[in-house]
Amino acid sequence: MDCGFNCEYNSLINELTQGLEHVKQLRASNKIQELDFHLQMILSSFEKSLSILNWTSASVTQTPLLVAPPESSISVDENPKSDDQDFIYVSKKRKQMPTWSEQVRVSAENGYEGPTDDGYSWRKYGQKDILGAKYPRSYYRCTYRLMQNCWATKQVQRSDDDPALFEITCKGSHTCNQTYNCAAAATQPKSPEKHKHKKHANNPRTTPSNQMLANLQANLRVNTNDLDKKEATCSFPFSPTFSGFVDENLHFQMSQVDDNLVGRYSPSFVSPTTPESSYFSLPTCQMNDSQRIYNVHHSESDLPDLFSANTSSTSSPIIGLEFPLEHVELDPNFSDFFR
DNA sequence: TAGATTTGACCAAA
DNA sequence: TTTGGTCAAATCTA
Repeated sequence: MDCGFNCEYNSLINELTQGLEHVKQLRASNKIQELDFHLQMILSSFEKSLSILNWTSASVTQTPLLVAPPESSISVDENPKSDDQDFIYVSKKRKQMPTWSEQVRVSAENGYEGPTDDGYSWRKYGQKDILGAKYPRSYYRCTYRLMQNCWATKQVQRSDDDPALFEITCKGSHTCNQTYNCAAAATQPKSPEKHKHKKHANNPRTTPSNQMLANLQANLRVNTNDLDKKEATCSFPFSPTFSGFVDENLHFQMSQVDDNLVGRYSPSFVSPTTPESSYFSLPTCQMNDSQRIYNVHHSESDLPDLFSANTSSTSSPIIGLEFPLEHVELDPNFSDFFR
């Protein structure tokens, strides 16, 4: 019997599961911070992939067509009439939603109010004391659930052992276009950091040639003077100035005043593969001091005048910072790209 | 006053 | 029957 898709699917699950185990073991045995950071990213990717694949499997094998929230509380006819063409059977089992978890540490200086800004807009709809847990679990759903029929939810549970650590469980993927809401969001000072993960797409202005990209890499220079004066919450320990150049191996070396800060560029320019696909990733570079690893990247098209830096690790809180274009010295031939 | 949060009640899965 | 997840009215806040 030809197992076809199912065999391939099971193989994929096995491979991903094994990979996940290897990464976990490697992470447990390695104390190098930079490596730990990358491993976290790999772990997250694996877990999300597995969750999505599990969901896909459930959708394929159990038939229900998920065009509405697969929530237990929604009143849906489980035995739809065959003559009702408009009715589509909807599964009521929430476990079919793709689910993945991550742990987020919150610094004491930012207060222990829980991690809230993951780039999406959430609305809290419930809180529940959980048996055996010291802290209650909070339930959030996408703010645009009704407006854009987005059924993503997440649960936030504070760790019993470490109050600064939060376990975040996401269920379902965002189907909302929160970029669409940027105009409205921009008028709300409540979430200034949202929507900064959108990639350039179908915009000739944002599809520079490889040569231009190389020029940018070669000439990107960031001056962080006075940043801490402009950003009250800034805890970004960059030296006053750092700059970069591309060596013969296309590695972006950071030269900086502060000897404690060492950077290495991870080549991430990807040119559009087809004329129709103008998607590419923007330049990022990584730096680290003795405590943390930082990702520095352009804030992309919706906030074209901002660069961002952020950091996360298992032993330190997430720190985010945005700094304006005026702090970035660019090759004049490339400056139009950002304006 | 509109939108967000809180919290007791309800419902369904285990 | 227990417990987690969600609803919805009451309350809060900007």
